[in-house]
Amino acid sequence: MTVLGIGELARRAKVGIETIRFYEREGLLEEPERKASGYRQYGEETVLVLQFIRRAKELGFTLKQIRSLLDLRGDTGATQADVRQKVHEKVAEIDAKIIDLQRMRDGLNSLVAQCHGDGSVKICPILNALQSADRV
Amino acid sequence: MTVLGIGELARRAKVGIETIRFYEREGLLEEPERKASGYRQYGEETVLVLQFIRRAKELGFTLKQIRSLLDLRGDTGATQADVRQKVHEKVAEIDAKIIDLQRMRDGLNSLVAQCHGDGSVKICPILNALQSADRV
DNA sequence: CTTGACTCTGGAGTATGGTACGCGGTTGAT
DNA sequence: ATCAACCGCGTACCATACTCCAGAGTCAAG
Repeated sequence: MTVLGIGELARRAKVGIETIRFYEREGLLEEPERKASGYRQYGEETVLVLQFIRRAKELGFTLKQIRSLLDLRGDTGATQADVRQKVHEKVAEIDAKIIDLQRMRDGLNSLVAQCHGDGSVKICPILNALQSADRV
Repeated sequence: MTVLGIGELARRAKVGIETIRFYEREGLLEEPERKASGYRQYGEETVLVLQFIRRAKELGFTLKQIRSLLDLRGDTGATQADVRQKVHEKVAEIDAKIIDLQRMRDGLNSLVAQCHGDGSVKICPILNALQSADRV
């Protein structure tokens, strides 16, 4: 199994070295093995973790939320039902986001449709897009 | 047409008063009419704009991106093709997010599926979820 | 016409998520 | 052995997106 230094890890995951140390402090990455010199040594799977974090951030999850997603991996012992429950909550949250994004996309598309030559767009479908029931 | 004071607007849109003034400074809300006293007067449609902003933020858009989404409303004069082009870019961006969220949801669901009694989860589908081609 | 809630402006402060810096030790290729 | 590239630690600083004053004026009900 290849080991990676922090610099190599950063290059592969396309994040800064400082970011990796920051995530470690924040508990998103577990503390890695160290060489005698104190240098951090990572396994390749850490690249996946970092890419996951990067994507999840782009999807509007906070680092705290991402940590709780990552924690689901480790919940091996905890009652099955418990993990299932947590996963269900996350899935519901994600589904809500998907629905909102679809609405937003549809709103944008109607904007173009309505907008073919008749001048100003009075009823704005973008705004109507995300109105729905007031969950949150 | 009802007019709203800033406090009433804030209550209806479920944001803080300061946030409204902040959005005005940042160009997400246009400057409203004022009474002689200087008090801001909003129309009810502003509630929709604020709700839109709130949702869009939850979906991972920055205020800058949200402003550019909102600006699409006003692009009445600009060449049709121009607006279409911008909308297409946004739609593509949104579709990418939807796909990532779906992958993430699927990853979570496989986690539960794999996890029915066999102890630790070796191959973690959550992490595999967002790997895909390296756009961005 | 007073009282309490509301609003104004300007500026400072906070939380989140990093990013940069400087100093000193480590590694590895020549 | 040595020299560039790398790493560790601590601290400071940055951008984004708010949030909270202070001090003064406004509004509306009684």
